[in-house]
Amino acid sequence: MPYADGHRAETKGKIVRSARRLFNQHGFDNVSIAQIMAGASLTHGGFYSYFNSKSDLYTEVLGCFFTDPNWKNCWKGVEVDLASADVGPQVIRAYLSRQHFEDVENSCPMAALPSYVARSGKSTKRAFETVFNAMVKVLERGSVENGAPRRITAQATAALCVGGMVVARAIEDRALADELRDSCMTVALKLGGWLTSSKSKNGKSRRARRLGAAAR
Amino acid sequence: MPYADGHRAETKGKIVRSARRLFNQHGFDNVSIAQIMAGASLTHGGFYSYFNSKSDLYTEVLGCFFTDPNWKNCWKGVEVDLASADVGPQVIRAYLSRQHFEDVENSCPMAALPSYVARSGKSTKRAFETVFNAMVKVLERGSVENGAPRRITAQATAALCVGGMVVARAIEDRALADELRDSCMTVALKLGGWLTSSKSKNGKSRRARRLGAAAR
DNA sequence: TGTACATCAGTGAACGCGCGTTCACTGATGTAC
DNA sequence: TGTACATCAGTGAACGCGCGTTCACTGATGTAC
Repeated sequence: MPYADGHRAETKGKIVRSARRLFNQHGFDNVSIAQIMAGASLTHGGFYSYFNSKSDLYTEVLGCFFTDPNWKNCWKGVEVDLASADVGPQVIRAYLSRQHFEDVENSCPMAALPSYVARSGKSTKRAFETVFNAMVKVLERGSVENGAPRRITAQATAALCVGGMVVARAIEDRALADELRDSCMTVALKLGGWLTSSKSKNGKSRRARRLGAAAR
Repeated sequence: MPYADGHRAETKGKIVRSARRLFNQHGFDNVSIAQIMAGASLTHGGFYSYFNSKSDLYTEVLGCFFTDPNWKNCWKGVEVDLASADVGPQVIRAYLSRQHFEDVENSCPMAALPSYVARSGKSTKRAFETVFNAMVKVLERGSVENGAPRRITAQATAALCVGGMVVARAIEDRALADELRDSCMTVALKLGGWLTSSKSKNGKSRRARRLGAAAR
């Protein structure tokens, strides 16, 4: 048996991670298999011994994001403790953070390529669904029933986070994008019952202070 | 002067509309200029006398969606009266409607290609921004101040509508997609103060009845 | 009304390019002796 | 410990294809007379 046991799996992981980075940054069609393989320090010829096709690879990219312990410290400087009772607000803050906004390379794939998935096959959509359901479940935990069943609110909150990030990234005006992320964050936190008062001691909202700081 | 005055503009409009249909259905990279021109009953050679490049065309597609009186009766069977005081809830219901979900061809471009725009140039992003701002403005009008400034709520509501539709289309399970659209609709209406009680006379929520009907 | 003509909207062949995919091969690896 | 070897991970040339873009041309159109 040439090559150690874990060798193949390790190489496959390298390819998937390279693909994730490149797809997130440039989209599905603008990344070639040669580029992906080069990102894993390989040449393009070996690709088809690991995957059946380029689209199959993207399905694995989605699946891997959920399986990996990536959620935790995915975006530099943003910590999420999945065991904490506070996961809900932590995830919302992390998802709509400036770090996630800027770090497209390590972006959540739901925010990076949703329109590609909409035009893809069953298995890719199912992988997307799994990631989305995981996010809904996390948001549901610890949320307060707030007029509507918690599952309903959690679903909408997840859509709000994804939508907020997608739209913020598609906008030219940076200040408006920041404002939008902040609006979504405020509303998302409120929906789960995690933000009862938006005023701080000095009478200015956290939002107003943050925007003031952003405007220099 | 050969050809009547409006001729050129009319042909350009045909190309843009054909492009809108095709881009919405298949994405930017999977549609060729030849296909777009064929959709306007033309051949590919004439394209560059109307547009500088393929990506320039998409910018015009975005701009045209906003300028056109398309909003009004964009999705069959869904009516939106922009003059009405009730625009807010009307737009939310239309945007998250089953018709909009299914009619990808005539979809709002924000829901169809947001991730492409995120990787595009300034002018495309600015066109996207204009469409988004228009939606926010409509949602702000007639909304009730609900704990947060109306502009903040309207921005989040718009992101929720776009995100809800984007995610619903990227999910494989049709029933889950329907549930998600409904969750987003309920929450969006509530955010603007357009849904105070979710219970109807018989004690079942509109939502529960609709889901029951959908499940046959 | 009819005809000759200048304009320019639209045509289609051609270009160069990069991609997804295939496949015969190479050479690094762990094993058997 | 050292060597011969079978395996298979990875290579890179080659393929066919479709695309974005260019450009010399055609022919439909409205106008001038």
